[in-house]
Parts: sequence; structure tokens; C-alpha cells
Amino acid sequence: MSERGRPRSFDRTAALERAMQVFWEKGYEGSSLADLTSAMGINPPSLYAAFGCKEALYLEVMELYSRTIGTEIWSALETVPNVKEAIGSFLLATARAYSQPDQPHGCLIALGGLHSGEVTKPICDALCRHRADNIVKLRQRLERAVAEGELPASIDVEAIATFYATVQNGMSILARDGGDHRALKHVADGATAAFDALTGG
Amino acid sequence: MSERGRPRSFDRTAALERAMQVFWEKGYEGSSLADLTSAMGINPPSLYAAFGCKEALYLEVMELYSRTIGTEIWSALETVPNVKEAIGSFLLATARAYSQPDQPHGCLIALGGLHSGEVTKPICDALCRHRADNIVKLRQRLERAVAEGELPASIDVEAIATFYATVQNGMSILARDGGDHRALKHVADGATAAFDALTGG
DNA sequence: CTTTTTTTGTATCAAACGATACATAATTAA
DNA sequence: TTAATTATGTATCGTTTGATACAAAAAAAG
Repeated sequence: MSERGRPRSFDRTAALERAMQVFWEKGYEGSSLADLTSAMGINPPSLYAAFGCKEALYLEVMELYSRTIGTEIWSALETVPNVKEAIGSFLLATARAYSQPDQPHGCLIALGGLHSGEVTKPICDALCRHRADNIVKLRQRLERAVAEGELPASIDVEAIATFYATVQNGMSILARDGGDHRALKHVADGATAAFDALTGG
Repeated sequence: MSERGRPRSFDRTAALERAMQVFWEKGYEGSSLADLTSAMGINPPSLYAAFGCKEALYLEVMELYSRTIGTEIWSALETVPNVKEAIGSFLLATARAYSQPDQPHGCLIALGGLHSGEVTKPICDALCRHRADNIVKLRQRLERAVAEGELPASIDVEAIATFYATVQNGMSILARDGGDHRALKHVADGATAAFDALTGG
């Protein structure tokens, strides 16, 4: 790409990961440029040259989060054959991810942009889109189970998908309030135990 | 109390209610003094004379919210005799309150202070205390049901209370994302349907 | 009356905010 | 070499932030 001129003196990916930690912990509005540049180990002009602006940096952080932590949480939903076990594994992965001791608790996406005054419109839209996509993923997994004959076609897939996405989002708040892995696992187990009642089994 | 001096020219309670709307919609950091004074119909010196500072105003708003909207949501939990119906009513009241068309969607307390950088320490502590108290209220209701012989003593009351508080918190995020009363009711119904599985019935 | 007390509106404060101007340094291309 | 290009550090920009100083206004107390 750009080979001419003075080379960048920092690792762009490493800096982005540092920025993710800051935004994840403090939120968009709560993270000042000073917080970010300090954590990233660079000065403002380097940040603006490499990422554009604070908003663009946040959007890029969102994609990084989705690609790494997000994938970690959601992969089991597709890979586990039995639908109830798949959702159970997905919720346990959520409990695990949300209580990692070396990371901010809860989900960057679930907790972001919940107040209109604290994020820009593009960020709010992107966050809402990601959260809506979570419901879609769950619904499609349930539809697959119906297609495979594992669940009756009479179930309300949208309602059940919304239920599990809502439980997961609530787990982010629980994790932020200091809920440990044990507490999160109880919620995951409880929601899994509800599966039969929800699917009319 | 203070009868001497120039009388206040605005309704303190009405102004507090306006402030609640702003904080509820935009969050603490997202609400500027200009937003607040504009909505309250007063100038900064009047705000500071009547409420102290932005932080104190928010804390007072929290109490108002808890006393009004909060009571609206939680009263059924105590008044309904049957514990499953009590929790069901509590969740339906939540669904109703979170989707009022003339109010911000979701709960001021559930959505507040989720990012350390966006609130002061006293506010974060007060919000966490309120949310922890929600779990206590649910646990005590379950303990009452056990004492009344409605549920077996073998159940994990803390785990079940945490589950329902978590579902309720998730409903705030769903409501913020545009989830309507129908979607919220589905979640409430689903969580209520899970009651028997959770209580080993 | 006059004095005292409190509130009000205007105008503004110092600090923090996101974002840049600018000169210098470091690299490639000619 | 020289020119062109890009990144860096310092220092600072204009705005917005939460919060006040101040004088005028409006009430009760003496």
C-alpha cells in the first residue's frame, strides 16, 4: 500500500486492541482522547492519521470486538448439533467471556450506545444493528432445528430468539455489577432449563 | 422552612421531573447542563441553588424514579399471593413500563452507570446498590414462598432471583433497541413459563 | 421606610474536550 | 545527493463542559 514516507513507529493492530480495552471499560463518551492516546502509547496526530477520528476508531474497535470476542461467544451456536445444547453452550460461553478477569466485564456491544446523548448517530446505528443481528442468529438456529425436525414448526422462533438475546444482554449488566462466573453460569443454566417450556416440549 | 427572601419562581418538583426525562433519555454524561436547564425551564444558577450540582440532581432523580416508576413495576411482586403469578405480574408490569410511548424506553436505573468513565463514583455506587436491591427483593419474595410452603426449601433462591433480575435488565436493552410491548411481553411470558423448571417443579 | 435574605438573569469563568498547524524526522523515488 | 512523501512530537486551536460572580429583583423582618 503506502511504502513511501516515514514508516509508522507503532503497531496499528496492537494500538487498536488497547483502544478496545479503553472503550470497553469506559464507553464511547467516557473515553477521552487523552485516555485513548495514553493507553495506545501514541500522540493525537498519530491516532488521527491512523484511524481518522474518535468515531471511526470506535467503529473499527466494534468490528475487532465482534471478530474476536464475538466469535468466541457465538461459535458454539452453529457447531453444536443439538439445538438445546447449542444454546446452552452459547450461554456458557457468554458466562465465561463476561467474567474474564483480565478483561472488562460484560459485552462491549450490549452495553454500548444505550443513551442517545452519549454516542453519535452512526455508532448508535451500528450497535443496534449488531444487537439485532444477535436475534437473527438465534432465530436462524431455531429455524434450522425446525427444518431438521428437532423442534415443531408451531414454535414462535422470533419470540424464543428474542428471549435468549435478552437474557444474554441482561448478563452483561449482571457482569458489570460484579456478578462472578458462578452467578452468570446460574443464569445461563436457568435459561437453558427454560428451553423445553419455551419450545412447548 | 425558608420564607424570607425572594420566592422561587418555578415548581421544584416539576423541574425535577423534567430533569428525570432528560437523564433517562440521554444518560448522566450525555445530559449537558444546557440540556437540563433548557428542559427544566430555568437558568444554571437556579438549578445549582435548588439542587446543588449535576451529581446531586441525578441522585435526586434516581430517588424520584425509584419512588414512582419503580414502585409501579415492583408492587405486584408483593401483593399477588401466588409466587409464580407474582413474578409473572411483575414482569408484565416491567414490559408495560418499558414500552410507554410518552416515556424513554427501558429503565433509568438498569441502564445507568454501566461504564465507569461516564458517571461519578457516588452515582455508580447508588445505581449498583439499587440493582443489587432488585435481586434482594426477588429473593425475599421467593423465601416468603418457601416459608409459606408454596415452594420447596431445596431451591436456590439467590440463583432464581438473579435470573429474573437479569431478564428484567435485558428487557431494558431490548426496549432501548426499539422492542415494542409485544416483544417485551414475549420475553416476560417466556421467563414466567420457565418458573416451574427453575423451581424444580 | 430600611435592612436582610434569597432568587433571578446575564455574562462569564477555568478546565477538559475533540481535533490540528506546524516544523522536524525518517523513509522511498529519482 | 535532491525531491517527494509520510509520520512524529509539541504546542495549541476553537468549543463545550460544569459551575459562578455579580448586580438587580422580590419577598419578609425590624
